[in-house]
Amino acid sequence: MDAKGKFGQYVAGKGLRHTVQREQIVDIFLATEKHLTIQELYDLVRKKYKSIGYATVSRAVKLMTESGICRRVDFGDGSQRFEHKFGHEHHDHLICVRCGKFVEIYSKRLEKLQEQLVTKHGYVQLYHKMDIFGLCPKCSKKVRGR
Amino acid sequence: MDAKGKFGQYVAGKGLRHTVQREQIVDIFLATEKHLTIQELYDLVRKKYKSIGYATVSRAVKLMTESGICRRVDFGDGSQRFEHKFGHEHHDHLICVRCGKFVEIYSKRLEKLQEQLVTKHGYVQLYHKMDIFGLCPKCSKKVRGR
DNA sequence: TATACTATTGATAATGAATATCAATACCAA
DNA sequence: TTGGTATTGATATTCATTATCAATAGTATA
Ligand SMILES: [Mn+2]
Ligand SMILES: [Mn+2]
Ligand SMILES: [Zn+2]
Ligand SMILES: [Zn+2]
Repeated sequence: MDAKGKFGQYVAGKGLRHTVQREQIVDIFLATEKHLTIQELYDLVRKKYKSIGYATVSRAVKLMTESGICRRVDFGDGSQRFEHKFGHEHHDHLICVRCGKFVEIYSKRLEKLQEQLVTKHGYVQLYHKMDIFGLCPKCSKKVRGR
Repeated sequence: MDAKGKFGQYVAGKGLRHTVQREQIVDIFLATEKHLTIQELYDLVRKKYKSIGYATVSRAVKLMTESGICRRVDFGDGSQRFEHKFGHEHHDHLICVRCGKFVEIYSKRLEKLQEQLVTKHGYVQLYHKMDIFGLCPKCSKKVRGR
């Protein structure tokens, strides 16, 4: 099943309704491979569907998150962002502080080390987030002058 | 030089003034080994010094952060927290989602792997943050029933 | 010491994102 | 149909953070 199907299943399973607004919001979200704030998603949605309210977008994002097709990411810039979760394996982020360009990173070795650290302290890991901030190739060239 | 000295040096270097309020706030902050929100620090400060304003605490935290004796941490709970930086090597966090108990973790091997990942993508690392959320020994026992 | 200048303070206002409220409307099952 | 509930969009509220501002305190200079 695809992301949309998973969302539909979740909504139905909760006894909620399948509405055009939700469908439109989910479509726009799934068509955008970015880390969006609610405001940004709202703006995108409004480009196509003029009458949808901000609150409806906000509520749809909440539902998408609960359904597992959406994940909240927090880069510490003061607003929460959301990205696709379904079909995207767990990953962490490498973000350019200058232009915002990011790479989704993953290392099995690194994940294993994390798990070992957790175990060493007697904890049980539920989830983690790792964000690395730096300069992308282009920006590091510019900053260093050439 | 200690943390307080570093703060004083930074303040002086910027042509700013050494005030009693700043001294009081810095003292309280340095005496508390926690990850504090501004509100929490404000409450602590007010216990001893009744007349200090919230804005003054907020501004002092900003100064402490700039001076390098304080670091902002963000656990995604909606408000920013601050911890000692001076004399605390770089570390990441392992946090219990149930009771909030945390451990400051560090692994040279893990840091090296992070650096390798960054280099592989042509980025230059400036800083990173890694927060692992889970259950502490006590809480994992409780949750599993024994 | 008097004076002018600037930094600082504390109260309060403004901001901005997230969330709650609410009346109107849409949907569903009987 | 009809009654009950979910949903919507507009708006209000909340909450943390940041900005504003008049009053005050500190500093340098004469
Ligand atoms: Mn991502
Ligand atoms: Mn810490
Ligand atoms: Zn860049
Ligand atoms: Zn715990």
